[in-house]
Amino acid sequence: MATATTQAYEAIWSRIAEGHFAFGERLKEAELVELCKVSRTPVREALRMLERDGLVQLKPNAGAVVVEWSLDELSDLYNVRARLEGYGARLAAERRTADDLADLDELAQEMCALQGDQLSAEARRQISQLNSRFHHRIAAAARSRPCTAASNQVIEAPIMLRTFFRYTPEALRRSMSDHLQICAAIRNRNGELAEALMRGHILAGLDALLAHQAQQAGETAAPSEVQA
Amino acid sequence: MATATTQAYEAIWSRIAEGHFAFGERLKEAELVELCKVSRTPVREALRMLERDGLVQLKPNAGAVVVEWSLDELSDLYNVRARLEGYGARLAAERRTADDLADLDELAQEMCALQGDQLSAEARRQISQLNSRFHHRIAAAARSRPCTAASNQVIEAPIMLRTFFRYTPEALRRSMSDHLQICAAIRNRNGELAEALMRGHILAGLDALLAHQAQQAGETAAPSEVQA
DNA sequence: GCCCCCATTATTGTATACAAACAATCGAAC
DNA sequence: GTTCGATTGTTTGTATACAATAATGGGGGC
Repeated sequence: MATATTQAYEAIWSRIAEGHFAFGERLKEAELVELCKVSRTPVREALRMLERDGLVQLKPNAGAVVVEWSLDELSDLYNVRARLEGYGARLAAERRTADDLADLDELAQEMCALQGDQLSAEARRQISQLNSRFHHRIAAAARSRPCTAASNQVIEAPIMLRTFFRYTPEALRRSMSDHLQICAAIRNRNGELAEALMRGHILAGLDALLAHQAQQAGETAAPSEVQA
Repeated sequence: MATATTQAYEAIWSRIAEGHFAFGERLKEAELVELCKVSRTPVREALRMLERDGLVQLKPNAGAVVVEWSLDELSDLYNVRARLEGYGARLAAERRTADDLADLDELAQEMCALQGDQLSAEARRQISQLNSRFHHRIAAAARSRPCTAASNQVIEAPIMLRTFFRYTPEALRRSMSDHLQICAAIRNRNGELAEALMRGHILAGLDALLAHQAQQAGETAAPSEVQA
């Protein structure tokens, strides 16, 4: 964290993650300078990095805005993730080391341990974070530069949505079970299975999300945007 | 092209494309400043853009290097493209406008027109460029921010390899025929078919590339890197 | 003769000043 | 009263100077 650029990057990143910046909000460099306590140069570099992560959108002469996700785009995002992370899981199964497997098992176990009928907000937050680390860990185990590079654009964005907060207990259980199955496939070096499972896992996540949205839309006055 | 950043971006881009910078070569900012006739600030921004395109790799305190592609990474790259562009083709089939279709048809026709038994180097160069535009055009017709964002990292890199230069006439014919079939699927709004065809098209390209490499390796003293 | 440490130099990271582009507001003319 | 235009203020783009970091080479010690 020594460098000013990473400092700015992390400061802005966490602000977006915690919802201090609304979707679609324009980020002015002057504000960020004040926030991050660094000069404009590293702020601009940080914005380019955030663009690479798919968290902000940079427009020439118009600065940066926090990307917003329509329901259609969210659906596309999950479909892209399903294919990309599916392939990543396949590669991970083929190339995993013992260390990779140990880490994945541990993460999956920790998540299962947190599971229960009555989940506190804190527990859900932890599960969400572990889930993120689990997916990242598989991507790392794939050891594929092209794969991780492409994933960068889609793997961070969903974290912002805190999707686990809206999962039903059943969907959560199903998700946990998916993780264990994926671990097993990777352990057995079954790439084909790992890819299929990961695809199903992510598309099931989309399904749960859409169901939740449809229900919410019925209750309230049909919002076109996913709210933070 | 008015801005200094895009000027630097395009200058470096074309240098890499034309092979003036070798794979793995370290790009020093001072050199690029001299080359692009702009100051270091836009050069640095351009490098970040090139990183987003998957053409250079940025390392903290160590500058930028032109990414090099091992045969394994190339295989991964094509597999990622197959899945990503496959999904893009599916969306394009679902969302295409009349204009999208007209453009695609025209590009496919132009390529077919260039085809012949004895291809000049110039004709091959043109076909390669048209091919690139064809794939980009489909990505645009998909109208999916997540999809194009993820594609950015993998869609530019193969252009550098000028893969069409090593295609056999049969492989080229097969490729042209693929394009026509994909156009037809998109015209008929058959997303499932469009995705399958695109997947096959790209994986066939990988197959041809690997076959060519294997043959070349047999003839010469097995190079581990794909040469520019 | 070999190795390690320090000094020097080359290269990237950061800050800041200035220029250009864009947006908004006020005024004048129709 | 409305619309067009100019002017001012705000924001991003660019250049350059300076700081920090990493690579390199020479000299000294063992």
